[in-house]
Amino acid sequence: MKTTRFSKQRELVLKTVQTHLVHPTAQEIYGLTREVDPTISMGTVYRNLNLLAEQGKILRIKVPGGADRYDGTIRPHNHAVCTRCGMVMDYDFNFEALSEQLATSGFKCEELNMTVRGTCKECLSKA
Amino acid sequence: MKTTRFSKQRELVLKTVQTHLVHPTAQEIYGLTREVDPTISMGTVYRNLNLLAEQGKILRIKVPGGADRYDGTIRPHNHAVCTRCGMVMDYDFNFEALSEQLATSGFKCEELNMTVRGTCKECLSKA
DNA sequence: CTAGGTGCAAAGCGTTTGCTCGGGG
DNA sequence: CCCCGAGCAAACGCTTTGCACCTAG
Repeated sequence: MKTTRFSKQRELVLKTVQTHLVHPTAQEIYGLTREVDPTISMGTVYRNLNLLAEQGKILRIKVPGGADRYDGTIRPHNHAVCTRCGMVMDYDFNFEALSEQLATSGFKCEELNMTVRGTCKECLSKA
Repeated sequence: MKTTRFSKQRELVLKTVQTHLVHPTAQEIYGLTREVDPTISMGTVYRNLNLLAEQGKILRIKVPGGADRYDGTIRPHNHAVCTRCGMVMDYDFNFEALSEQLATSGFKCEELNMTVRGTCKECLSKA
């Protein structure tokens, strides 16, 4: 039986993800945690991000062709990434309709990774 | 001005993607092309896959947390990946509704990368 | 002739992992 | 006192890139 034991490093990683609402990458989280605990290592950050994501305490956003990002908001939702400034915006999407559509082909949906790429409001107004 | 010049290696890469309908990865394409031309290099395969995808002659499927796959079918469509056997299934999805939804937030959709992960018909029947 | 393409190998990037030591329970 | 977790660095998987040579036009 595998128990999960308390560690201040893990707490720090969790808190960092929950506090920074900009969908930080693992490297960014590493930098941020380092400001608090200058001895924490990359390996620890990655291990804890994986563990926390597995436990459902944080959300992993898989960005195609880029580093994964992490989100303290647990409620299932999707992301729109701006190709100019890299901003990540949350949005809701009804997973049900798609799931039913695929069920007719015999495919059982378990996880949806949808990332929309485009231009955000800010960048549109600048252009 | 940049012209695109003929090369037998590029033709081979294109043909390989168009012929193999299983959504091969770059590495698989490398292996397949090597059977025809044993001197072709990884670099050439990657360079040509990028070029062909840019020109819209093939489609790149970005698989979160895995190697990109390539598809000779140009018509926009999405993919369902089986977490057990890795099979990639095509499906259609109405991009319009989502695009309109995001437009209300001021976000301009340009590219949708949606990958559903789950279990395919085959694997479900085996389980 | 010359710009674009190739082969090769090294580097890049994000991430994982083996090892040994430290500390929670 | 046991074993999970941390720190460190090396390795990994996928992809890109610098360089010298080759070749289509």
